[in-house]
Amino acid sequence: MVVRTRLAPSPTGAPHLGSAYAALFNRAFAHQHGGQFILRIEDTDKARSSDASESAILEALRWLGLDWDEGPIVGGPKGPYRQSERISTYEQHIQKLCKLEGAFHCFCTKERLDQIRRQQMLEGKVPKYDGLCLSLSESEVEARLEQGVPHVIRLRVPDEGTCQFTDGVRGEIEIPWSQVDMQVLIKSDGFPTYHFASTVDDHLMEISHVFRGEEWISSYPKHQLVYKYFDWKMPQHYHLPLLRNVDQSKMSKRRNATSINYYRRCGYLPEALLNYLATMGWSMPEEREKFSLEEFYAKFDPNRLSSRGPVFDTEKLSWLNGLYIRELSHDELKRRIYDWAFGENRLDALLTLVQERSERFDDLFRQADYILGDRSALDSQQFDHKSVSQQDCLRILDFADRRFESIEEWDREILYSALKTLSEAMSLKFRDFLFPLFVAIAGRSVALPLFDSLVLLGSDVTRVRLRSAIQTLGGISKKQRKILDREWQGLSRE
RNA sequence: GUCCCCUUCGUCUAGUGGCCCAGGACACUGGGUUUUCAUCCCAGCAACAGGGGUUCGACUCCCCUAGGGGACGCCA
Repeated sequence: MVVRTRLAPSPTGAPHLGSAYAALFNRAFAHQHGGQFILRIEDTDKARSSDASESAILEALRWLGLDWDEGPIVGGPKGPYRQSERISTYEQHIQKLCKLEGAFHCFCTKERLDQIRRQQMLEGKVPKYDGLCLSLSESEVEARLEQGVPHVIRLRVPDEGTCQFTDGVRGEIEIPWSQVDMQVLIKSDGFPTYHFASTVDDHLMEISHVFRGEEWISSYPKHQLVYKYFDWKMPQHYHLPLLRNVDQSKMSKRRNATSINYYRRCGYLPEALLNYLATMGWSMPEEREKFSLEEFYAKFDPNRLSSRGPVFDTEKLSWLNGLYIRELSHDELKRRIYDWAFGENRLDALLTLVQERSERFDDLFRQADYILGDRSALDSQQFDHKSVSQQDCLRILDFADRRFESIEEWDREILYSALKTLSEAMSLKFRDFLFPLFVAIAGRSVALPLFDSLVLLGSDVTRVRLRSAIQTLGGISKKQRKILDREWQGLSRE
């Protein structure tokens, strides 16, 4: 059998460490079996997907050296590899699935669905679709479709019995069908949901093995059902443990840097990051902790995968990274550091800023310290200001962070107008508004121009520094968060 | 709340019934090398969640409890 694996990221944000983690195992398994590793872009969420995010993901995977054998840019025989370009395929398949009685049209309104969900929650039941439209006759369905009544297409799910399957990592798993919702397969905009697009594509792209995160276990029954209705062979699934925050919760950017770009910007080497990731939930037979990608491909064995979610420990990652840095040849080190510090025209942009403010060459390092490296640690007194209270600083930092969340293109002018607008909405003098941001970003209130600095640092480092500054100011309690949420909503409306 | 998954040092892990009064690594502590620092070397600290079984024997198998996590969207 030809082994074909895939990574199926959705381009809805910064490239996530979890994607690199899954890519690593999928690619290792395919390559050690002489198969192919496919990259498929799951951009079926029109509202959240973006081209910028897609290219960021491709770039991040390239940086890590996790190239794909088939997918965007490189192409391949099973393309296109972007789901938004495969809509007609899903249309054909959903028609077939309806004929096979594996799916049905549903005309229920959002209001009705919200209401039954609330009711079910109240009764302590599993919130799920009640099957109302299942009783519609064929002619009724036809009539409503002709009238153009908005609708979705849902998966037909057995109401009793259990779904059984074998997870490559955990063994036998059973989930009662009563727990499984009649999942929407086709949304009212005609686009497929993940559950449908992904199963159809895995089949058509002849995927044989899937390594994906544990959070998918509970939707496995839905996927299995689609395969059964079509009478397709299902790939072997391995559910990887979830990377965790220090507090054991699923790794999230609220508490941790999850963007691959953050680690890149901080000066981690791709080979070290990958090596570290490979030791999360997996170990070499002889327990060696430092090994190359090639060695990993040679030794990888899914039987050694563990199911316990590992804490992503940057301290140990740094130790490993140090090992890699110290063994670089002098020339290689020179090249890597240059690329890291000044690659992609960073030096040009930086020199222009510094030149205007320079009297001697050594001014470069004094002024650019927080751009080239980490800013100094903060203490709360640095946020003392004659007209901005620390509470205001906290609000400004939090709101700026929220604003940055939705900025797609990390561009000087866009950032400027976003913050300018925000300061006006908060009725603050722009000058005062910028004060805490300077401290948070540069570690001091006087520094190189803020917006140029933000661009040079990138969104990930910027936001990590913002959040770290918020912690310095005592953090935000749950109660405060609620108040800020409300205020933020008010600001956004205006 | 319901279902599912997980549970060895603070953290990553080894361990697939006797090799384990549990081994390695990070972190931490102490010492050595080094003009400082770092590296490097040596030593130390520290864990089988709890309770029942099964067995001659349980970290390993079964059950229960507790704790942690995940899922429950026209997001993926």
